[in-house]
Amino acid sequence: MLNPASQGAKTLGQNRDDVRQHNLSALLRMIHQAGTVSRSQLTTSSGLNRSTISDLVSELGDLGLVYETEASATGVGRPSLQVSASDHVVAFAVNTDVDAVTVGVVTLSGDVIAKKRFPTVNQPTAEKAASIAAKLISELRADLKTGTRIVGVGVAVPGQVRVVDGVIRLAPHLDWVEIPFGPMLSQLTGLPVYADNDASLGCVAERIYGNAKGFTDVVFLFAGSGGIGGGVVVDGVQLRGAAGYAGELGHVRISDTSVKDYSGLQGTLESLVRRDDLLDVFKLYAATDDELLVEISRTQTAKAVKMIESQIDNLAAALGNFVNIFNPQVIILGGFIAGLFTRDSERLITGLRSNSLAAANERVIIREGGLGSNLLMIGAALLPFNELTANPSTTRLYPAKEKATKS
Amino acid sequence: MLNPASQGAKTLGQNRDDVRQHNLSALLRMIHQAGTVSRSQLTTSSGLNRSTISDLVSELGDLGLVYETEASATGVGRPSLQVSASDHVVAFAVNTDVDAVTVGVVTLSGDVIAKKRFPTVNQPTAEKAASIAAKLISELRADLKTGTRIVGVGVAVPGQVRVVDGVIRLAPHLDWVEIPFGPMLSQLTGLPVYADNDASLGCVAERIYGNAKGFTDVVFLFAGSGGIGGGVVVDGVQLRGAAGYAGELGHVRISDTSVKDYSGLQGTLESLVRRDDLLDVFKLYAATDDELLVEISRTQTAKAVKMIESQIDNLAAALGNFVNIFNPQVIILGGFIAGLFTRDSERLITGLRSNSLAAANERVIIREGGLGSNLLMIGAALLPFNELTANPSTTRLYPAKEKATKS
DNA sequence: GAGGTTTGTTGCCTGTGACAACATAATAGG
DNA sequence: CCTATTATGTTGTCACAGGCAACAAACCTC
Repeated sequence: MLNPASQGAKTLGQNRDDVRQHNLSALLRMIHQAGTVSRSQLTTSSGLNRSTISDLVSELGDLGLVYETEASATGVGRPSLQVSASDHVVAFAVNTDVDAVTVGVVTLSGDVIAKKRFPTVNQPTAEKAASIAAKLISELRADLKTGTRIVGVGVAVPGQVRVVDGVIRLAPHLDWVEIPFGPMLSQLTGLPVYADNDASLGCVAERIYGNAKGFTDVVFLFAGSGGIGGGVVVDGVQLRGAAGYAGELGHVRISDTSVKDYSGLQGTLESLVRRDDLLDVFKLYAATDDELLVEISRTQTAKAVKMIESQIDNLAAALGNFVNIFNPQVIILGGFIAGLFTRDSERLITGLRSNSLAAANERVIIREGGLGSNLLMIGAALLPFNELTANPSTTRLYPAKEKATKS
Repeated sequence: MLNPASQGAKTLGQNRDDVRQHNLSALLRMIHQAGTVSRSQLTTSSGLNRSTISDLVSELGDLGLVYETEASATGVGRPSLQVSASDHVVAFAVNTDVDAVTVGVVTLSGDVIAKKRFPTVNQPTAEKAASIAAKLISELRADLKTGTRIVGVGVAVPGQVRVVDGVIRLAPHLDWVEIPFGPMLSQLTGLPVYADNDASLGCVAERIYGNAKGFTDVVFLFAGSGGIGGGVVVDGVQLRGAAGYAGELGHVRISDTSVKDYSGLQGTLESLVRRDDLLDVFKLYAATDDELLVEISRTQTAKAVKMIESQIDNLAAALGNFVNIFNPQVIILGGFIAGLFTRDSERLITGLRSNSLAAANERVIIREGGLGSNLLMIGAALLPFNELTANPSTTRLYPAKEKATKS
């Protein structure tokens, strides 16, 4: 079973049947992103007629994707029906990381209803990771309520992913090169599998459910033990580039230094703003992210303060570049660089301003991410859900209980 | 008269009337970009029915935007009618530069049929430039064939432009700050005026008519006496950002040096790859672009070679960043940096590879621009034409001869 | 010139969403 | 408790865009 995703056909001509699909898709997307919307809201924000909305919503209801509830009155006039995304339609979210494989169950309504983490001693091989993921999916699938239907599997990978076919080109921390992870996992689970870069998915998740909600132009930067990843949303659309490798913001060169990052590039943001360097000056070893954040916020050691300031300055230079390049409305920071921001936001903002054009930086908002540990689960699940929202009536859904025999 | 542009309303819901407009728009865009297309090509690439194409094309014909001609046969079967964009529908293109104001007349079919350049002694003030532009437009308008209709005016500005209302936020070389140039020129000409950054427009022009034709993901970099400007096309759409300031690729920081560029930013591409530095080592002063290119290609002086190599290395670092960020299919170079590329493409490509991820850079094509001196004319004219192609049946056109009296 | 192929044209048909009229459900006020 | 007002859901009718099939036209090959 191959990944049926990314049929990014430009809608050049539009035959009449497409209108219905388009509107169905637009409605489902609105409901999916909002979780629950009233019919009247759908009417006003879609511009469609009341009767049309009624018809379309009932079709989505027949498809089992949404349900309607009567709301308690809030003002004059007849109260509008509330339309909610079904929580009986789910996707599996997979995150393959250096020290664990995590699988979650995410409902169409946006909730992570189950999560299993399987720690690994070292970086797992791709085969190992795929079999762990398949096993966790199988376990979680068995626990699903009967009647639940599965859209597919989304995988968040710390590396470069060729989005069209789910091949992982390079994941330096995992030491994976040219791995057809999507097809492998699809083979094992019998479900359609979609894969993308973790930070790109995090960006989209923050835009829809997190602290970038409602913005159209977002730059997202996430720093963890595996370096710095980035994601960008331009005019409401995820930046992917020709083959899906766009948004590698951590590997942007900002300095002449010859320090190399994890991918071997010199003078990049990732090479200069390093988690290990902070742990060193804090004399912490193997600290959790939370411990690191606490230490960043409270340290007064001269050496540590100097390191923090240096990292803030480098971060500011990179953010300045991104502001010049993307002119975003909001920048979302995740991981320990969010700690750098809260430690001395003045310094970061000043540095950002001195490294970017006034017109572009004057309205930029900098925020921490708002989704915490569920970020990648929600982000990864968006991949199959996007397929569903793009084609509500034709996307095939899979039952919770696997059939015993199948010809 | 205000700029009626940029009604970038997300097509969330689509009522039935919109379908016709959408298809009309899609067809006109295809015809505009191709210049001449056969009806059968329109049929296949739009996916619409023959009869529908016939109907739509005849409506575009009634609007005076396209015309049909019988083609000589080229194969079996009845020869398909050729549909061409009208050359009686034109836009004015304005370029305000440091040493001159240039105005051109560009037809919907993509030809620059007239051009006037008005040299200025120093940088003109905005008022001066607007009145020069208005005067040139008036002269060119008087020379238009009767029956010609005008879509509007597009302005290419070397600086940051707020696209929604045509306000120039900052054009450092012109020393313009916060100038409502669009409204000013609209007032003087009685025509709708649209403005955007010059390099962004050049990028779009190269994508539609130049050496990036057919590509969906393009990075464009132009270097002239006014520094380095950039433009980006992502998935076929011009990158604009939240307010239109995106794509300032020349102001991306790649070095720790404190050399400042024309906008006062340190260590940026523009500060390190400077036309003046080349002129210095060549001992040329006030050379034309062509003379500079010749000198770049033939010099053997050790000092000059060293400078060229240094600039190539810095250019490579910046291009590496853009590859990591955008994963483009093609990079188009214009101005003297195109000369750096032809001088030693090996060095540039090697440098690019060492500054970017393999997955992203493996298929990148680097090319010179293909539109030469008409680049900005064609690019600027695309602004009003985009308005027309977006709303073929509702966009108002203006007659060539101004009415003597008008209440 | 006959047969095959491709394309333009015409008339009819289907499906989709707009629209208006009516029904329903809440609040506000007496 | 009843009525007026406001807002929404529901139903049936209608207009219109594009699909479709049949036919005509224009080209090639033999």
